[in-house]
Amino acid sequence: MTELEKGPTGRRRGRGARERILGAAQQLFREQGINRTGMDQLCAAAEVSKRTAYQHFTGKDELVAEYLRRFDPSVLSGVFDRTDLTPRERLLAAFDIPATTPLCPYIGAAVELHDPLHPASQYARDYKKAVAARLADAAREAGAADPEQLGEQLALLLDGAAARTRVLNADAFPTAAAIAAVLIDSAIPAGDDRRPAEASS
Amino acid sequence: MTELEKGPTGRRRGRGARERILGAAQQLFREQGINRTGMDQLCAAAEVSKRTAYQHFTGKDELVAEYLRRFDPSVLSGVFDRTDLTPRERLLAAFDIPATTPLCPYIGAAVELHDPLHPASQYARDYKKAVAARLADAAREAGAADPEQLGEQLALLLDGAAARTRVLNADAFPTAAAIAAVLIDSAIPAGDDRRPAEASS
DNA sequence: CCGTAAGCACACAGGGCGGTGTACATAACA
DNA sequence: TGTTATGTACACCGCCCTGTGTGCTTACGG
Repeated sequence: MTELEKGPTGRRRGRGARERILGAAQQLFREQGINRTGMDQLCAAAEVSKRTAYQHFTGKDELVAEYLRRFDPSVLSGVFDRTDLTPRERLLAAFDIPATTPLCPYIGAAVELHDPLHPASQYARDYKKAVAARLADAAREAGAADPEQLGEQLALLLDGAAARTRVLNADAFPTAAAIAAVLIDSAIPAGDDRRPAEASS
Repeated sequence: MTELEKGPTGRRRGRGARERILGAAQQLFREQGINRTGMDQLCAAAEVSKRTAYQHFTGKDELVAEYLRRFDPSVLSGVFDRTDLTPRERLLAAFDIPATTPLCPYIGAAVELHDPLHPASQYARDYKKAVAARLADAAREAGAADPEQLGEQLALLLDGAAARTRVLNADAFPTAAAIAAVLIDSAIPAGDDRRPAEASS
């Protein structure tokens, strides 16, 4: 019980230096990038002494990895769990999130770190594959002829939209959504888009 | 006439420290990324003293900008100038280049520099728009209903393939090409794909 | 033969980086 | 009361980075 969740107190501040560090990381990494954000600045933003930060994380690498790991659920959930949509609508809904979600940091991380062996790069790959798999699941539900292929294609569209948005500084997701619509229509036998209720019963 | 192209001599080496510097930049930036490539290393690779490098380029930023600017023609030409292909084939040929071409550095540059005002970021945007425009031209030639839209869509596919290839460490261009085929077929009135010879005469 | 332009070798400044060492403060718990 | 876990403040290290200053070498051109 040497962990920080030991007692009700919280020692000094509102409890959880980790949380503040990760919060600051999330903000700064996204605003400035990973490489351009120093630990000094990060700790200042988190109102945490550098000494403390290095007691919670063995190094910046671990922090980056954890930062990416935490991002996982925020994007996936809320899109694939909407049972009120038909599978087809759910596939398309994946292209509506970017406005709310800042922008997939995995591409940036992979580019910035530039080391495929970095744990964060591993997380990035896992995440990408997870998204593709989820899309493939939805595609299967929607009755696609080749769900894996459609999932991979839609995942590529998401990445393309993210990258293009970043480079051009203009939202490219509508374009991606338009492509997605074409792909879905051409991959799913006509009219085979059942409501979840009808499908499950 | 204080420039280096002043005379036939070449002073010391095979003439053109600039060329060697840019050559080394092209190689190193691509292999290691921009931020991870120091001027010391770059100058060593170019067999140029650091002092000389800073006499040719006011700073690393200018070097990066020039590096991106030079990249322009190498990708565009050779794909869009192949008059032996039908417009449709030309559109698809754009997805075959990645094997020969290392990988679009503009996305990486935009991410690494992380400053939309950086001249290199400007070049990146210009390049992306140029590619989309060229694709739109080819799409128009191919008889697409909405060439601009198709060009933008195909450009997004290229970016998506580049980004995904980078993150997953696996070639994503075949997937992009498959999508492109679907898009093209759905955007071009059936069978309207004339040989250039027939079209021009 | 000398001037001059291009380039080199080397050292160094200044700064940010990741990371650490030391000494001190707080507050729960015994 | 004192111990211990947690965290702070601050200085510090070594490293690498971009960028310069200084003096020396090379080789063409007159």
